[in-house]
Amino acid sequence: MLDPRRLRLLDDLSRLGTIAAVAQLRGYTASAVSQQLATLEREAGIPLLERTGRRVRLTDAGAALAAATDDVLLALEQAEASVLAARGTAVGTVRIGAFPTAVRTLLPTALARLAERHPGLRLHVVELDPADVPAALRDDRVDIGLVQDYDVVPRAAARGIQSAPLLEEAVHLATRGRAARTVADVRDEPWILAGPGTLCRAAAVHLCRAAGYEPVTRHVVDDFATVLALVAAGQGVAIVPQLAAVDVPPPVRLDPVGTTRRTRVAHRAGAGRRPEIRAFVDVLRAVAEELPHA
Amino acid sequence: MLDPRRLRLLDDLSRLGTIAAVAQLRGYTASAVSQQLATLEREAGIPLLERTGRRVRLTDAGAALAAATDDVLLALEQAEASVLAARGTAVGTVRIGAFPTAVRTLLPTALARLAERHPGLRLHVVELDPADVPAALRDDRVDIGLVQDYDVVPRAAARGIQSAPLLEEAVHLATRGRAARTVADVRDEPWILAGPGTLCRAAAVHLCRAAGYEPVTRHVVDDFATVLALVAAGQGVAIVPQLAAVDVPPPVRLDPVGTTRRTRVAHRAGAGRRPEIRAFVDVLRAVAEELPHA
DNA sequence: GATCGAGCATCAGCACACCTTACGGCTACC
DNA sequence: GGTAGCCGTAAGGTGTGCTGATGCTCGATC
Repeated sequence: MLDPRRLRLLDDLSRLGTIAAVAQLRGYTASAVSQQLATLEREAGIPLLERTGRRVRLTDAGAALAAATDDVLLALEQAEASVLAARGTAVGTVRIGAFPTAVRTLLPTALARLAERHPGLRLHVVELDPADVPAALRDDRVDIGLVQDYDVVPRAAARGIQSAPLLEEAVHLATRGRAARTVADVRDEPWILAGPGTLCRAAAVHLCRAAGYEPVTRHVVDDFATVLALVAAGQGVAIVPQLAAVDVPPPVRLDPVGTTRRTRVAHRAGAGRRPEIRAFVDVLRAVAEELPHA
Repeated sequence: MLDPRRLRLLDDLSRLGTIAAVAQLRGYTASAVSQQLATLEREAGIPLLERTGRRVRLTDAGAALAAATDDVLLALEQAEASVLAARGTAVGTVRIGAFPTAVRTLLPTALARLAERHPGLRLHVVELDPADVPAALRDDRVDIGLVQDYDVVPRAAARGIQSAPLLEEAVHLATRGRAARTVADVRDEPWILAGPGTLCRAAAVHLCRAAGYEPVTRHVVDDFATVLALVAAGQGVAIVPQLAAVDVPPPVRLDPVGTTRRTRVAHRAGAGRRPEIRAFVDVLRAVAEELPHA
């Protein structure tokens, strides 16, 4: 029988690319990982790794085995969830990965309510961009994550990840001035965009392209409060979701762009039956329901 | 992460009932199994086993975990199959569980053809009643098994087992004499039945009951050649499938009873991609296709 | 083009996990 | 009430898996 711990190392390697990174992720030395993978390779009877330069690459067989590993880890986590479900009460630590806006708006209420209902539960919040959530869930760095998709940017279905809808907000164009403006109207204005690789940036760029132009980037800022301050200072235009539209500085004007942003709460498929995961998801959905959202 | 080896012991226990039996199956001492299960229980954090008298019984949590284990073992075997598939050639040992009739008719040709096509393959045949095949597959005592169902006796779908149709034969009533007879006609004759728990016996009993009577058992014999000899000796009547109807002694008359027996080749779902399993199944189906069957 | 650093493999050593043997307690059955 | 079957615990030996040190190769840098 193949050892799932070794399989997991191979699976990690298929995503991270280097043995050193796998070692760091799992808290081992590179030596240990190297030895374990060598053992796995000997058991398999065929080369799984290919030494290429000073790095290492998976062979076809290695990639196939890494792919098959996902099912093993899923089944194992489901088995663990079944004992936790049998144990009943929601105890232990749950690690949540969420984006800043949610941390300020949704989470405070949710955390308070959870602490009240489940005193034994310890909650650990990690600020995490939605784009990094699937990888963080897979690597077991968080148990729950908030993901997003704009209806203009389709979300890739992540294998082994389950999610439930949380809320749906309108997206606004933030400008300075009195007149209502559309994305097409501000083609000559500089833009304030989020960092590369983020969904917010992708959505903004997509909207501009749909309006027939490429946005000129002046500032790169992730935090929406800062974004609004910059817009107020006349530094450019930006798009912001409804949730971020609190304490809008007076000179800033918000006009809906006809796009919605959906937020979902995600977890590893195998963890779905864990009581603490269920409790957290339930509370989060209840809190989102109560929120005033357009 | 839960250790799949420990999980497998729990899964075995859920079917075998005693720790001693699990130990014997896996080649351990009972002490080792007891210790491993105790460790699993400590990791789970809830009682999995309940000491009842001098035996042991699974708690609800234990049964749930044992059920979840099936998916783990399936995924693990699939992972192993993926490396064997990557290695390509059909080598190693394949253990086949088959009923005597098939061993005499189907297997000789199939084994010869396999030896010719895959010289590296070692084949191990175990005589096994179809009723025991699912358990033997699950316990990893065989890799391939021949199962049967009569259309009057529905086959229970076994979880984690895959099967493919092999052949379909007519079933005959064996009597001594010249006149064609039906099952209803021989209600006053003594019957020669197969051993308790076998499908053949169940099918015969079912046919009699459908004809409105309970068969009177005179002899209990599994081997069809012996059965036919006894019928020839005027010791009673019996039903035999087409495959067994070779070298029928002269005084014996065979009349179809309108029932068919289906034979299928089965293997663990996770082993489906193993090249040696595929090769064996393919050859077996080809041989069955060539066979003259009504 | 020489130097340095990153990444991986190998080796020795140590701690721990796992299995066996031996033993005792308990229960069901004769 | 004796006995055999079944399970759990204790002690001990063996192997596995980790760390730390060392050496190697390749790629980037000045």
